[in-house]
Amino acid sequence: MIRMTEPSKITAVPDHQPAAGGIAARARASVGPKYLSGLNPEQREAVETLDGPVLVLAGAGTGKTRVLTTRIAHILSQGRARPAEILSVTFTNKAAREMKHRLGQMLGHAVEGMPWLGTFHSIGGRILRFHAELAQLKSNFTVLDVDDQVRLLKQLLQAENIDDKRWPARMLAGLIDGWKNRGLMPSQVPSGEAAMFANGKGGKLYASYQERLKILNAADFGDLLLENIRIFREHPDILRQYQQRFKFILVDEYQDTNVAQYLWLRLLSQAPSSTSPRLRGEVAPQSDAGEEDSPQTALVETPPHPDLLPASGEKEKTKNICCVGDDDQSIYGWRGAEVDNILRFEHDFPGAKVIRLERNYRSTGHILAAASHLIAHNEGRLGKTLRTEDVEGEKVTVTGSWDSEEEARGIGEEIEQLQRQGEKLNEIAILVRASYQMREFEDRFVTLGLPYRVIGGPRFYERAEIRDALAYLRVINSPADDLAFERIVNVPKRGLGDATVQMLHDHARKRRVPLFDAARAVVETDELKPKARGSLRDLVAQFDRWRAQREVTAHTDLAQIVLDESGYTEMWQKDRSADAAGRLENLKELVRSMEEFENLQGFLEHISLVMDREGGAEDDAVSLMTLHSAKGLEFDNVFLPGWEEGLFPSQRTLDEQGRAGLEEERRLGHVGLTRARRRAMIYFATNRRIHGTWSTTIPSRFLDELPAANVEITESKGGSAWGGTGGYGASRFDDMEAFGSSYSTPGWQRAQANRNRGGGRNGGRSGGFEEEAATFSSSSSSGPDFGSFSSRRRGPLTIEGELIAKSTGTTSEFSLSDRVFHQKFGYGRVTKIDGNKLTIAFDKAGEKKVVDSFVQRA
DNA sequence: ACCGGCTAAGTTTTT
DNA sequence: CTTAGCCGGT
Repeated sequence: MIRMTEPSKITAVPDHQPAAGGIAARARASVGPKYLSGLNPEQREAVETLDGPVLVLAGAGTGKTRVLTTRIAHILSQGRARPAEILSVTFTNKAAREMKHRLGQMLGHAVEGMPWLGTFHSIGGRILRFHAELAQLKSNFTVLDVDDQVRLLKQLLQAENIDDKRWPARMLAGLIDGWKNRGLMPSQVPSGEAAMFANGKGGKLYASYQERLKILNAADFGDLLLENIRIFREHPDILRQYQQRFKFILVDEYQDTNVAQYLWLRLLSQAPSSTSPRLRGEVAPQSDAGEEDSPQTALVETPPHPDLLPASGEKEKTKNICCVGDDDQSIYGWRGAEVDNILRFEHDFPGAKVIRLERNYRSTGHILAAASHLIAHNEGRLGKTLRTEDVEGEKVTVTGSWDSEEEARGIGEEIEQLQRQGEKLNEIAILVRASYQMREFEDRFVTLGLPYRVIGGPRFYERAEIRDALAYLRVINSPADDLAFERIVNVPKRGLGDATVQMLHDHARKRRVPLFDAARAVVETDELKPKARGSLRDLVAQFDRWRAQREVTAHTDLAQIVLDESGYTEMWQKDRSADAAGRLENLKELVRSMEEFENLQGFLEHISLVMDREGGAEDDAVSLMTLHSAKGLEFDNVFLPGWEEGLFPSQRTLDEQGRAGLEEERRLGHVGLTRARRRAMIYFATNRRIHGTWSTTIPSRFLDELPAANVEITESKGGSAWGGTGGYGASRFDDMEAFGSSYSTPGWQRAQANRNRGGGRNGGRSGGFEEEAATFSSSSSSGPDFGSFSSRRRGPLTIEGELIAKSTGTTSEFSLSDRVFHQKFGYGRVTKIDGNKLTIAFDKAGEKKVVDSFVQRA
């Protein structure tokens, strides 16, 4: 669990009081409710300013969550609202859980009664279920995930005879998603954009996709908000009901809101109109305004939101909405977030009070200064100056490496050194820009026997086995769920292939019935071959049986029965691939997680919205993740590798988003730096392998944007890249002194020189690689050869051998040519043994050096 | 219906 | 260099 340290560090009475009324404030501070004690003046103002719109600009590590939860506690304890009258939205389930947890600590058990604390989507979904019929849905509608969406769209493309090679379903899904993020119903999509896909058919496809969703009784994630917005607009009476209910609205991570979320908040935050409610079905004045005003601007710039301006001349009254966010941490523009929302807050919510939280309780002075200086290069920001009363601490280090392997090696050694100094691995994180960077670290850590944990990756409910299992349950619960039926009809293999499914589709379409009903009918005919027919008949019978059992069996038991009887469990038991065991474990976990829900229906309604990745293991391990998934986390020691032009900032972002993209990348750097409490260590490599081929890179421009006074340039410890002795010699630091605070270490110079060179391979390397080879490699004396570069480097390295021997000291229980299994690399054969260090030829992953504790006998 | 080989593409991620 | 997805052969 993430430590949030700020409360304990604060003394009871804030050191700085506002100039005016200092004494009175001090007196109040000591008298006020105990949950207010320990807040600094700004935090306290953010908590106590209950009336009218409030924007809390909360920089990294300034106690944002604390303010949110304390504010809720304050509202409740002041009797301003009951728990059910507070709408509190977050983006992730994790954030929602964290808030509930902290509220619980603050208030005791009272949290149970906060029904409207949740993610945008779960609350939107909740509201939509209440009014499902207004969206042509039933209240038990299914929430589709991306995979379902894409499959559905593929069918539509096929039906329209559109070449899905040229116009991939994924692309259309992305477009539709983008439109929904911007709050656009099919009729509102600017015609220029609608025409972009498949020679003008984009808009039509969007419309028919929506129609299909209704038939399937399904909604996608975007609909959960979009349909809310539509219902609110078309039924002012309903909107008014919610406006009256929610006395207070709190929003977390406001900088990440997209247009749809903004519209949704905007509607809910208006004071309930005093005019008579409009009649059902009558169109609200706002709803049409959008299209005519800005037909084509949307393509180029953020569309203005004309439909948000007060309907007539009357002044819109805004209720008590409090948005907390940090424009400097907006890193999700590419998925529809509008930094503009936060930048425009004061304009959108007239009379808004803006409170800045600038006191950082997390990082040391140097780290904070470096992060602040970097982000100051952005133009589109509201501007905050983070300050700390913590020590200066260590300077941020910038280390150049010859290539990405050396970078990984250097960081590996640095981590081992930190470990020797008593640092917990849990307090060490490596934050990368792109996930492909992780591989080298994983390889390295496996070789070192360094425990690590990858954060992110496929989420629990996105895994194939979970989605398959859910599909079975969905078909039981809702026989009309064609997408679920199609997903599992031949999983495990039942001999019901494409031909059969196509046949069922034809049947279903002709009679306008769901696939399942078509299946039931078809098995009564002799349209199918006997084998397929029998298979299908069995399947239909099984579902009938399961549905009957549902009445008399606990839903968890039913799930287990379904998984077993369908042969699904068996399918994975027989599977010998590397991750089969994990999948079975996930299935168990799924069944376990069902216990929290009353019944199957309840489970299915929430599963797609609240299920997230498995709770991490409690072991001490280094965390490896992307900068994006690091947002909201903090660690004592943070490694930031790969600060090179093209990678970070990402070339693609620059190409596609231009200056805005560059600023978002810079914010990403700011996020990365501010994750660190005590040490931030930046790395760049001169050569990096991208898509298999080595290319020479130049250091990131962000390095130039760091303040020299807070940064120290060091040489890689991962084996000397350039000149030098290759160890931890003190002379290295003497050398550093000469270069002072400018970026002109030998490595840096070489990197700069490489800018002008055509990236000639032999040019830059002569000094570096060979010297290193002399120092480290005992196995090879041949010249550089990039083809076998990595494998040769991984030859028996004395230094590694010593390190390993020191740390474990046992001899291996494996023998040559043993068949072994590795969590990550799968099955392989031992080809070499060196102490507890094995060289294994993996069937799939190739030859790797691995510490024996990482493998088991196959 | 299934498997194997080929081709093309290749950030970031939540719900 | 990988990997996913598609097509063609058995």
